[in-house]
Amino acid sequence: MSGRLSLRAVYERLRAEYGGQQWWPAETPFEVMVGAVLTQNTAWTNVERAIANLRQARALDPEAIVRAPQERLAEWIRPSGYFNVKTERLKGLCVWYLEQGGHAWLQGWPTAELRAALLAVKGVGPETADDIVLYAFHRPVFVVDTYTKRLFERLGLLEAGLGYDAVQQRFHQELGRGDEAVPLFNEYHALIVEHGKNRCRKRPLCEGCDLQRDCPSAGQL
DNA sequence: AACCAGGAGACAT
DNA sequence: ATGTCTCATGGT
Repeated sequence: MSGRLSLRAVYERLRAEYGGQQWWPAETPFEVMVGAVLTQNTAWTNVERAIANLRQARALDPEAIVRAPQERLAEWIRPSGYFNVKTERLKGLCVWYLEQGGHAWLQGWPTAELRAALLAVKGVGPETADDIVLYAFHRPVFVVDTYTKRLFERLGLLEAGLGYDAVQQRFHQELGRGDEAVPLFNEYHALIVEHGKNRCRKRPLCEGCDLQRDCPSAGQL
């Protein structure tokens, strides 16, 4: 018999396939913020080069980024692509971050206000904001990316064309959104990305697993 | 050698 | 509200 998939069931399947992901790959909350901007529509391997450049230049720091000349900052982050755009975005985020007094002060903000303030920074859209809110501030928000929409549309769990907030609300409603959901949201998004990167190149998610019978598009998850 | 990557903003409709 | 362009490097 083919039962309808729940978001929990998909999570369990991903977890069994890929194991714990230990996200976000960064050493400090500020580094999470930098990575969140630099990885916009960009492979993470390229972001690693850019962050390594910043670290080597001792510029992985908000003050250093704000005072760095555009040209030098652009040179450091060049491997992550869109370097002219991202130079502006990174500076803007750092200016805001320093204006608010840094991580300790921001941690005192309610989640909704923190998210809204991040969204007001030019260059920070919903996914980047939620990356930061979840992985740098450990608040219960589910991060939606292109992998998320693609996977769950193919699973038949989301109708095509839904906006960011609609998809996010679906996950919040079905999984809960109290503080206890933070570890789940952390791991779930990381697993979706890991699966998205390996999609069908290693092993299809629905091959030889309990999603197979329920998957309307088996073989291309 | 085309195609894609852990998006977002500007702009037209 | 919704669609189309643009931004750019590095791996397959």
